[in-house]
Amino acid sequence: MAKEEKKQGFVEHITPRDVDFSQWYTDVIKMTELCDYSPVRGCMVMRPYGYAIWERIQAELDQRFKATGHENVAMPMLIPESLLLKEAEHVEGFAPEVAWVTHGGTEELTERLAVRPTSETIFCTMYSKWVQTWRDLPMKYNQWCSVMRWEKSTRPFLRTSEFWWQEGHTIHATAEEAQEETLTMLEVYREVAENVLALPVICGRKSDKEKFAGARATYSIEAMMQDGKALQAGTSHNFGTNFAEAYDIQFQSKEGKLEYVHETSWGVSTRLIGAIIMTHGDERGLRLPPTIAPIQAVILPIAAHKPGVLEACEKLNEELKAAGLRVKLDDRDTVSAGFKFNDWELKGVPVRVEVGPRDLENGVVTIFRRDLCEKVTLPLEGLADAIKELLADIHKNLFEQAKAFRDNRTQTVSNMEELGEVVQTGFAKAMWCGSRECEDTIKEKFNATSRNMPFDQTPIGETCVCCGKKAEKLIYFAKAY
RNA sequence: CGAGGUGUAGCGCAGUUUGGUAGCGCGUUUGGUUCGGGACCAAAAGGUCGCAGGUUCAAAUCCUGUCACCUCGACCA
Repeated sequence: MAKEEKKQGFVEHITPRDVDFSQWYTDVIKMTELCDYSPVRGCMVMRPYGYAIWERIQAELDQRFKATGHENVAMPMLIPESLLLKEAEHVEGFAPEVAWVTHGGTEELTERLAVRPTSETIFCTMYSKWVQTWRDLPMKYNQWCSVMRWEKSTRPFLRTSEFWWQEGHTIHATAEEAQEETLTMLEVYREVAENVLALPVICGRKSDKEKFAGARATYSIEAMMQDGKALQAGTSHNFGTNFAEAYDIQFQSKEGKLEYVHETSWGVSTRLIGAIIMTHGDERGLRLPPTIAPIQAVILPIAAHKPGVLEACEKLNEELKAAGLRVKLDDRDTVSAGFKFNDWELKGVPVRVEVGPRDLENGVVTIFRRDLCEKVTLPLEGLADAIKELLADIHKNLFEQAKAFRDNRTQTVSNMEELGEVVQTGFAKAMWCGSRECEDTIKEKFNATSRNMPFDQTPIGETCVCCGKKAEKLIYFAKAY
């Protein structure tokens, strides 16, 4: 008891998820040193460990963007007010959350400059200069940058005033091509979410109420967090000729006619890190999917002062690195082994390799896998391959756990009573008449919004869950971040 | 923007009700003993109490104002 009390003094505890999920999230964020609060309202600082995760995500996405024919560019962060105002719906959507630059040094500017909340307007402006003929199309550009939205309330990774993301912007000669691009990129997001981040997602189209300001159609991938709330993890928009008309992006077609381009945009952000935390995290902290874990395996010398232990660890470190694994040898002699166990479990390192005198005598190591918190003994011989297999299995297990959780908390509903019940803890799958009024009613009654209309539209009923009229679409409702 | 909360050492907090010139834990530094699940002992360094006014012989404490951050809502990736 006395010992327990004493522990409380220096051990920081994570609030259990079922006590206060929100507090659990905040605790994990702080203790893992992914990011820190900054002196600027609503803006976070990404610390090395958090940024390393982002770099891994960037690398995975970027190679897929390149593979699908996109090129990276860099646009200015400031947008003249007049440019922003050209597309009415877009302005209306973003105006409340734009930060403005009004002075250059001590001089007041003749025209205010918006700190970009997103870059459609600047891309459009440039595209209108760059496109002349059908031969110039398509143009498929992407940029990695940060954007700023003056959010009313912020949370690290999930919603910050400034956030890091990529925004792809493409223009095409035909509506068909633009639609294909929109769906191709949504599929890239799905594939990365599931195969890289181990996040099961629902792909579908947003309702008009929920779509992007200025888009003809918005598609999203939606993930479920451990509190049953939905997180929009990525979006892909088809603008049709909407922006092209506002920004005058025209080209001469093969037939010699002037036509407007068809445009898309798509983005994912550092919010994905929030999704990883809230999908996979547990009472001990993070559980990182192996593909994006900055450290895939940590080597821990046990009784490091005993002869041969440290040397064996160093040798193993080199071997595993040479095999292409991201490994770290934790040879700190300032903290105990027990401290290190907890430290790396908190940080979500998928695999821990314990190397102690007893292991070495037997030519084995003790392996701890973070996803199951289980220890197994493996031979030193051929360890690199064994770890690779283990990492693949950890990914699979994380994904399946998350999927089982989501599926358990997803239910079909046929009336408002059921819907109200289900959205308290998860996703409600329902038929919907397509009217804005019904979405508003559901929002007002249950604080739930439509997430998306999945591509698989196999009907589960004939009438709208809300008004009882003829249903048009199958759609998910949930409380959302 | 509404409701609540918090600003005191690097971090977490006590002290504020009842004014008397700042304390605890962790961490840090040094030395020693430990080392297979968050080690122990000893010594040491470290604070104009968010900021600005006011009241008072005296303010972390009372009053006024102000700024920032957090949480929960409403709106958004």
